[in-house]
Amino acid sequence: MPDEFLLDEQACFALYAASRAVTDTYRPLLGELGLTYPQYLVLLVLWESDARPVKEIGEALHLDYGTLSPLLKRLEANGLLTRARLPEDERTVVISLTEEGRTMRTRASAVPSAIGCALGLDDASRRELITTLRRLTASATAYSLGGFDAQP
Amino acid sequence: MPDEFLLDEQACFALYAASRAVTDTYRPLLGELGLTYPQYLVLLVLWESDARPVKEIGEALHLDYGTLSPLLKRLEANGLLTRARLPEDERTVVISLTEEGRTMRTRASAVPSAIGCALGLDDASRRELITTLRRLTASATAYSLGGFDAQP
DNA sequence: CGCGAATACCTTGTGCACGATGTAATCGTG
DNA sequence: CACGATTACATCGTGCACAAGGTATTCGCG
Repeated sequence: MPDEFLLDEQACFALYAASRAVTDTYRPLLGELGLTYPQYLVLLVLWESDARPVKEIGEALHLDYGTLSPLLKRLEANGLLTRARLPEDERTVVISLTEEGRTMRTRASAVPSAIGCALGLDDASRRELITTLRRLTASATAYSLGGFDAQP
Repeated sequence: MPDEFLLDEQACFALYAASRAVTDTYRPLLGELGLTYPQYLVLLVLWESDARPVKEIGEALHLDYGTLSPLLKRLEANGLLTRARLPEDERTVVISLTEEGRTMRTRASAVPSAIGCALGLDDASRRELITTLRRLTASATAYSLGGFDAQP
């Protein structure tokens, strides 16, 4: 049987390398807009539906407050969004796009197709890859939460 | 046509999320050994072939000196490897495993199978995923290097 | 109503990841 | 052999990513 420690046999490393390679592809495109990839992801979430609490953004992106809080602060400092406490629940901070945040969507309109072109995936294999990766994410997440001996 | 900005349609986000989910799965396993995932990757490279220059490790993992230098320094501080200048070329730093670094391979022997189990991929789909991700990495890398107007 | 638990968020500390810059050693070429 | 270019590596600054710990607000239940 093959050596289980061989780097080339590991899907995890291929995943790790691919993820960074894709982010590298985004970097120059987003850099012109003054964005990083995680910041762009937050905007994607808000472009889909604006004025959402931090919690929802975190759930959509699988990111915790420790990552989001400073990231949202930087986006606020750059004038793309605002933060406001909900009057009916002062614990909740609602994130809303500014006008500049909304127009950024137009400025970024060329990004998805440019990336799609760079990755060279046709529509079918893209969907298949997404399916495989979702299954893998779910499987890994369940395992991380449950450990060796899961309990309800 | 579907909105190109939809998060759910983006292979890149699925990739980004999956990569972090997998790293999360490694964390508790490697944590018991006092390792992080990138540190584990460096050990994988050295277990395959010991006493290699920093440059080669970087090429194997697609990591630059800015990432590797401090990472290797931490592994050295933890007693897993040593750094030594090559006498015939004083620019080159050769990384060699210590005895502790070699025995770590035995201590980590359960890791690959545990991860394999957690991801729930059979051998065939694992290989197929690796192939897809390699193609994607190559495509993204070529695009990043070449940009819109590549020149030799 | 009172009060302990839960919720939503923030902050701090550590460790990647990458760009930019710096330095010493080596190479290549005239 | 001299000297500019290249190579191998280190350092610094910024921005994630996550764990751990903290605060203020709200909820639930007796």
